[in-house]
Amino acid sequence: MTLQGRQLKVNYAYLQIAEEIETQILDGKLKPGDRLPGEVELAQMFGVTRSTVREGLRQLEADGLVHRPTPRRLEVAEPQTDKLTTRSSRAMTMMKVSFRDLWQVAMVTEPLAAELAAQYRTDEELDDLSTLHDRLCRARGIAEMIELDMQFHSAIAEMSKNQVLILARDPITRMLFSGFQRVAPAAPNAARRQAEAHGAVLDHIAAGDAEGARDWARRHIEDFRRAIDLAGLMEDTPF
Amino acid sequence: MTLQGRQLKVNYAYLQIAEEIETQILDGKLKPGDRLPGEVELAQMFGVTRSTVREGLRQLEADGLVHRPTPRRLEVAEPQTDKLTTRSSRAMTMMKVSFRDLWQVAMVTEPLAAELAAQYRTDEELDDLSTLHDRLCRARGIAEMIELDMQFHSAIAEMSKNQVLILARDPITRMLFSGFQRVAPAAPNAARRQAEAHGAVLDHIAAGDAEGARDWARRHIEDFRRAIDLAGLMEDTPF
DNA sequence: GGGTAATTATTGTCAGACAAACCGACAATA
DNA sequence: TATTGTCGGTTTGTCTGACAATAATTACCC
Repeated sequence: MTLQGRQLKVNYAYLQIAEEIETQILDGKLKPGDRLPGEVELAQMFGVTRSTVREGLRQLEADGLVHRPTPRRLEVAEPQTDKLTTRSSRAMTMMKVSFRDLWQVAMVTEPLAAELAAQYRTDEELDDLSTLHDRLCRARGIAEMIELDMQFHSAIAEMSKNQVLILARDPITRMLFSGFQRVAPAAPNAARRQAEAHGAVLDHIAAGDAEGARDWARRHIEDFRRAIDLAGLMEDTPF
Repeated sequence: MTLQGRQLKVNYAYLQIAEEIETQILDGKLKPGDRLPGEVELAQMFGVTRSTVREGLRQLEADGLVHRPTPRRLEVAEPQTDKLTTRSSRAMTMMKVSFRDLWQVAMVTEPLAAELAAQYRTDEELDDLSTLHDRLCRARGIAEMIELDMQFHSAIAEMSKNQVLILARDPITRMLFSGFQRVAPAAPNAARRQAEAHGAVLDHIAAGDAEGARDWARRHIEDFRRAIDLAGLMEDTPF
């Protein structure tokens, strides 16, 4: 029997504070929107200095578990996708993911989003999507078109009502599209093809035709690859 | 013309410090493993107090951009997936995602992983996967089986060589499997079906048959749903 | 030179302080 | 009545300075 040397973590005061508050949030004892006491009070509660409390709070803040709508109002944050998106994008940037990696995944997420959107869309959402499509058709300038294209895809994802999908695909499409900016000029008639595909997806979602929507979405993302291939960027790093 | 009220962000010193270091890391001026100066020196550099620097560092630490291998060695961190996984899981926990949401996404990620694994696997990886499969076949006890099952899936994802996919699917499968623990007892012959499916996926990956691997993976995840349906948990919250 | 002890530097935490800003409430104005 | 101006009490962001613990570095010895 050998002695097990489990890495015991030192418990710095500021970490303990962060953990304590974190568990209370995750256990649901503290709900999003709940207000937290001021720093002095927290310091008293935990029996430490305000500096220590602050360091703990900074962690929680960065974690997105608490936030300050205004400097002196500290409350439990809603789980927010954008912070997570930022973080994922950053990780992907650092690990220098390739276009291919992004595209391969988008190739399954986007059709899925379209498929689910066709099933769970509301009429109101459909109107919004239609408006978006019109704006995209009228758009001039590559940057604007790409921005609207991304919004179009995000809107579809929202219609899927699948939080997991929304969360997972957001950073991916964001990076993909932002990388696409460098490629777009090389794909002359991409705009027409894009408009056509979007229109088809829109129609199938409107008709509640899940499979049709999925197939057109897939075709659309495939087109995407063609443009990237054309620019010879498939193996490259996007950022 | 309505007045645009963009939320203007105040630039607190500690945030500026965090941002400054962050950009230098993301721009590649600071590379993973690079050592950062001590707190006093940083304080001098930025012309602020040590407390202020510390608050900034706590943020970066929580962001996973820097870390301390030992308490007084601060260096730029490698981009690490596990921290991100934790964060994503937490977000999903808080937004109370349903089994259905998780399953729907796994239904596309896992087949994709298998498909790519069949194309890009190395022989060594294949051996490891095979070992894992053997262990799983011999496993007794639900907890152990689920743990190994998850490892099996992760191993396949690694073989895909697609960082984006690995990053995206990790928190999802993790939650799905951990939720599955509550369901497993209700699915009596799930073990046999699982072994069969895993075996088939393994074979197709070994043979380099991407489509076969993908189809079996899909079937496998579909089985999963059957078990969940059986327990009537599809609409429920997994955690 | 390699291992050990002493020194130094750095960290985590503390106490206390101050100006700026925010918050809530009240008064004034239209 | 519904804004807008004002005022005092809080709370935050930042600063100064300090101290014990301990990791890192140096000096030392064999």
